Parts: sequence; C-alpha cells; structure tokens
Amino acid sequence: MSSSDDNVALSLRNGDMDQDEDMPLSQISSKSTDTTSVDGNSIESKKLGKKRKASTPTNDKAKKVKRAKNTIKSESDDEDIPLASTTTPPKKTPKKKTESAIAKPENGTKKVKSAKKNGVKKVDAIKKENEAKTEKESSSTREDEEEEEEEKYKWWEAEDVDGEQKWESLEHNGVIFPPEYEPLPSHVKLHYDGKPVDLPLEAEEVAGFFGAMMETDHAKNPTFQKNFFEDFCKVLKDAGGCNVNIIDFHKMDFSKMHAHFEMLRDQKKLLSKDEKKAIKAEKDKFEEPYKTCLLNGHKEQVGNFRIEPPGLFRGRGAHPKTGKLKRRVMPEDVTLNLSEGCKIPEPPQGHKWAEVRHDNTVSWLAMWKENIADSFKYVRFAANSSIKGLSDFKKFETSRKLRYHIDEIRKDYTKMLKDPLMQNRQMATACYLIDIFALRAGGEKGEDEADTVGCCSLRYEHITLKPPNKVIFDFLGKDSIRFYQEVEVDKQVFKNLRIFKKPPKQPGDDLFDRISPPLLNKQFQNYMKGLTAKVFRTYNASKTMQDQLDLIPNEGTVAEKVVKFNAANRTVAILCNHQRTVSKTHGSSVQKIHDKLKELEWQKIRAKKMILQLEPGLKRKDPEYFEELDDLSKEDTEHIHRAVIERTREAARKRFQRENDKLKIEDKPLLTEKDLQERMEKVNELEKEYAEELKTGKPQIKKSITVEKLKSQVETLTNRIVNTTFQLKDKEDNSEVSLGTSKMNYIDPRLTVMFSKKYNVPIEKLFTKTLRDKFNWAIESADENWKF
DNA sequence: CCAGTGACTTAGCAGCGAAGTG
DNA sequence: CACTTCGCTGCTAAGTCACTGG
Repeated sequence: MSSSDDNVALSLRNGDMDQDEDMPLSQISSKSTDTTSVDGNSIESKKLGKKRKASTPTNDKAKKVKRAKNTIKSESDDEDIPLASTTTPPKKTPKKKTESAIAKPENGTKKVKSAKKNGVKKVDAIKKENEAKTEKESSSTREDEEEEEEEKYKWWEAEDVDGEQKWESLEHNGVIFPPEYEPLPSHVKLHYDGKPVDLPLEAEEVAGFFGAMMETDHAKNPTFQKNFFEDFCKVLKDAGGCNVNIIDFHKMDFSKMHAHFEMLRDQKKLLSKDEKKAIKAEKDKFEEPYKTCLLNGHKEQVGNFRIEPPGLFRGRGAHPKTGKLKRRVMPEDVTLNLSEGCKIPEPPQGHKWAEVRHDNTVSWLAMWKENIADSFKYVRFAANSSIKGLSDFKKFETSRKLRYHIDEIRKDYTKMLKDPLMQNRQMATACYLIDIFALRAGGEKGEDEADTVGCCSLRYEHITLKPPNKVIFDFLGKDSIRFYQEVEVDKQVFKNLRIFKKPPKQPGDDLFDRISPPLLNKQFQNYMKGLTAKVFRTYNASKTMQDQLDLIPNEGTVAEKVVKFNAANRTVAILCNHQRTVSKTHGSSVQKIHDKLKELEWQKIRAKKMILQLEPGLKRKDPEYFEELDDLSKEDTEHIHRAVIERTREAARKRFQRENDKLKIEDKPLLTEKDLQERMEKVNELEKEYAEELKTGKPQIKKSITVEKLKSQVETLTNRIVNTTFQLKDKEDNSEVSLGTSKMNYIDPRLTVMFSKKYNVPIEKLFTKTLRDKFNWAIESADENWKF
C-alpha cells in the first residue's frame, strides 16, 4: 500500500482507538441475538446435533435437550470467569469506523483509467511507490511528480475503486478439446469371468479408464471400484449393453487392456529423439493460438486452455464420489467470455458453444459445468499475467497491512477469551487458533465430500486436552492432509476448549457451534477492509519468513545461503502444515545414503591405514589424523566388503551384457561365457584380498601409491562425507515437508527478492522459471532493503 | 436472513525431462 | 554412457469468501 494510504490508515485508526479501545470483537455480543452466556441457559444452536460419522450412534433429540445447558459452573478451575456471568455482557457503542472510510479518500475516478495500464508501467509504479515511502507527509512533493504519481496509485488501487471491472477488452481463440476416443484394437478386450467382452465404444472407453489405472492405489479402493462400476454399468446400458451380463465388478479382468496401454507407453518411449521432437513441434504449433490472448490490447498467457479430458474422478482422501466417471465436456457445455464485437472463436465442426458472454467483471475466458460436484471449471489467465499479478500483489499488500492492526486484534481476542457470552468466547478462541496455529477458516462440508475440517468445523474428537495447558490437534484438513500437533496454549484458551468439549457434547459435535467463517470474517472486516481468516495465514507466513531471514548472517558461499534460505522456507511450510507424501522410495534411498556414508568412511580409514603402512612414524606426529582408524567394527567392515564385491560383480555382469548387445548389433563375434568367467575371477581375487585384509587389518598396497596421493584421497573423501551428511539431513528434514506451496502462495515474493539482492544470491537459485515469471512484479520492484 | 451459487486462491501429485552419479 | 534421482510443470481437486435472490 502507499505510504500516504498507510498514514491515513494509521491516523484514523488511532483516532478510533481513543473512542473505543477493544470494540471490534466484542461488538458482536451487543448485536447478536443469541445471548447465550458462557455459564448457561441458552437456546440450542442449530449447529449442535449435526453429526458426522465419528460420532457414536445416539438419539439426537435426547442429546439436544441435554446439551441445552452449556454451563461453566462445574468448571472447577474457572475462577476467573467474570462474576457478571448471568448478565448480558457489557454493551458498547457500536463502532462506526470501517476500513472503507480509510480507503475512500484515495479513490478518485482517475484511478479507473489505470486499469488499462500495462504491466511494465505497473512495475514502475511499484518502484515509485517504494521511493515515495520516504516522502509520506509531503503533498507538495507529490504534486510535483503528479503524472507518475497518478500511475502508481492507479496500479494497485484501481480495483479497490473499480473492483467491478476486470478488463477493458478481451480477445482469445477459445479452448482445446481433448482428442476423440480411439477404439482399442479388436484383440484387446475386457474379460469377464474369463470370457472376452464386446463392449460398445462408450463403455470400452470407461473400462479403459480403469484399466489404465489398474496398478494405482485408487483402483484398489472399494469406494472407487463401486463408483466406477456403477457409472460403467450405466454407460454400458445406455449404449445398448453387450454380449455378457456384467453384474460383478470382481469378475472384470482389465489386464489385457492394461498391458495394451503399457505397450503404447513403451512404444512412445522408444521413439528417437528426433521423432519426439517432431511430435512436440507439431503439438506446439497446434496449440500456439490458444496459449495467448489479448487483454486490453496486450498479449497475455492463458493458463489452462485445454478442456479437462474425461476420466475417473480421483478424489483425495476418503471422498465418497471417488471413481465416478468424469464425463466428456462438449462445446455445448462451454461458455466463452470475451469482448463484445470481437471475433468469436469457431466451435469444433458441427458443434456450437453453450453461450458467449461479454462480462468484464470476471477474469475467466471460458467456463463449463463439471458433473461430479456440479461446480464450475474455468479457463483462466496464466500466473504470469497482469491480472493475476495484480491480484497477487493486492493479496500481499492486504496481508502486509495487517501489521498495523495485529497488536490490537491480539489484545482484543485475548481479552475476549474471557467474555461471558459463549459466542464471543468461541469467536475469540477461533481467532487465537487461526492466528497462532495458522488454521484455515473451516467452512461447512456436505455428506458427499471428504470429511475434512478447519477451525470452525473442528469437532469434539479432533482435539485432546492434557492439563495444565496442552492440546493435541489431530484432524484431516484440506486435501485430507493430516494436521497433528501437540502444543501448549494460552491458559484461557485451554479452559475455553474444555468448555467447548463439555458434556453433553460428545464425539461428532462441533466445538465451535455458535460461530461460522462468515461471522468470523465479518468481525475481521471491522479492523481492516479485506481482512478475512485466510489473510492471517499469509500474514503469519510472510512475517515468519521475514524474521527467519533476518537471522541469517550475510556470509558463506551461495550454496550455504541457499540452504539457509530453504531452512527459513521450511519453517513457514511447517507453520502452514504443507506436507507431501513420503515417496515410496524414501526409506530405501535414505538407507542407501547411509550405506554410502559408511562406505566412504571405510575408504577413508583404509587410505589412512595405507599411509601408516608407508610411513608408520606419522602416527606420532599427528595422532588426531589417525584417531578414527578403529571406528568401524569388524562386522561393519565385512558388510561393506560384501556390498562392494557384490556391486562389482553386478557391474561386471551388466557390462558384459552391454558389450555383447553392442557386438550383436554390429554383427561381430560375441564374448563367450569364458570371458565372463575370467572377469569374475578378478572379482573373486578382490574378494580374497578383502578377506585377508579383514584378518590382518592391513590393506594391500599398490606399488604406484604414495603418501601424497593417499592424503589427497582422504581429503576428497572427507569432503564427500560432509556433503553427503548434509544431503542426508536435508533429505530427512524435507521428506514430508513441501516447500513449494508456501513459496508460491504465502511468502511475499519481495522477501525472496530482498534476500537475493542483499545476500547476493542469484534469484534463479530461489525462484524457478515459472515463479520468476509469476513474481516478475516483485523482482522488478523490491530492493535489498525491502521489508514485509 | 441464509442457503446456494459463482469466482477465485490454494493444494498435492503424476509424469517427465534434466541433472547427477558411478 | 546408462541409470537413477531430482525438480519442475501441468493438472485438477479442494479450499475460501463474496454475492444473490427467494
């Protein structure tokens, strides 16, 4: 935000503060019709009694009656609940100030024009804005550079003013539809109960979807199977059925289909480099027109210009609809959005569009309705477009503005944790959880969706309380990612959570039964325009990153600094609970690195032993250098020997095979079994040598070796050991943390740019190409002094 | 008022080419 | 050079939140 805007915000805010200190959060109590006090005698909330699967089957009605009393009287340690518990909370004059009052003065009509400005000018605008920070008060200075000043304001305030309008003109070439279904060759069939099935094409396609996924976890999921089978049978029936009566999923055999797809894949892989290149070139040429569009006369990338192909819905977690058929989207389903009067893209031969719209209040280019959840899918601009950039910029500016209000907000909710009104306590407690543990808002979800929760939808069974103040969170959040944390909380928060869990509440019941995300957000708006629950995540993520970066000393190599940057990034990712599934190979690859480390260690020790054999006197000269000679146990050494031998053998065999393959192609005489034997004999000799070495503890020495050579070997090995150790630690630390999501969505990119410039780390080491494009505005605008 | 709708951001993962390794 | 591992990108599911209209 601009300096002057911040000023206004500050002064207004302070003025307000004098009138009513901690109004916003408590304001709700005076307005609310639900005057249930924390200590009981309230009407039952509608939310109570809503049950999920986790709850034990009980009579809901009976429970509702029981739960009607939400008293805190039996809370033994609740001595600091206000005495006024039976009265309505102290009313305060409703606060009139809103954020809009702050924003309004800035909103001149001239800013509307700014929406037309292109990206380059906008970037300049940000730069100017930063420079202007030092000139906050000086209005005359501002007028001096009015021309440019105007532009800079326009950039980021344009949409505040004219939030309605997203574009002046928009022209594009429509969308790409997936290729038509290609029937399988006649010998590739589904089998049922051992017999080949003649499927109509429509059904064959659906069966093929499953066949292609046979080896995935989805295909083993009973819900997936059930949903797939239902939809498959329906498609089959609608297409006229087939020669076999298919009634049992488990009698379906997709293996022929699966093998066929595998074969196609292998075939594709085997194509020569040039062939692959040619195919790609053709594809690129075909897609070219769809990749870009004209926004206000400027060329911009389109994001997802391909219509999603049909397939089986892969829901995440325990999604009730997983495996259902995602039907093919036809042009008749697709609505286009573009400027009035511009050329309308031709629909595919013999088809027509569902609708052509000219709505410049939205930023999508095309839209269709999907058949799984009946929701919309959009074709949108790419992340590097000005539209997305602007909204990203605004997102970060909003979250950045939160720093002016966060102290007050925290003070208010801390105070309100003790409010006698149940709703207010829930409100305050939710604010605390969202702020401190970066929980999501947690809206309501339907029966036909995966059972995941956020703050407001947390249920009884999702938290465990361990006095005096420990809370264990254990629930599935967005994408069914597990949120598990054992934490210590504010004492009053602990008490409140205990109250929210008090009988008659039981598993299946909402903890926060008197609040909802909209209610929460309404409160947040009183502090700051645009403040919602999700802003806290962005704010706290970026704030954490800033703090972590500030701790990094400006020294060392680029690689070291990158490692430290990533560590800071990781702190944020952990805060936001951004996880990734540990790869199937993780365990073995960690083991591999361990083994490698051991082996390096062994090599190093071995080299040192050789040094001593050549020059025994060295041990007295530098005992430290030879300290580790006995670090490896005999068993370990033997184990390593065996591994090395085995690997050598394997390599010899493979090499033999490879050479023979080559000779075969060249039509030359092949190596014989005897050649192989000879090579193996060499390995056997090495094996004997090692066995001997194990007995004597003395490695054999080659004639050509010298102490100098060995010392340099040791040094190389030491370096490799250090590097590998770091690599291992990084791998383990990162195995289940995903850094990408926070870098892309939560950490203000200007922080990364600041780090890059201040620490002389090339931005390429911190942002991938795509992120550099997406955050170009930040790269061009932030300098080494930028602060979140 | 509030449930439903619509539009947007946030999210993890598959697949693939690039880079690293022996 | 062959093989493995890494890291990026594209894909699309799953959230949030504002708005609408009965």
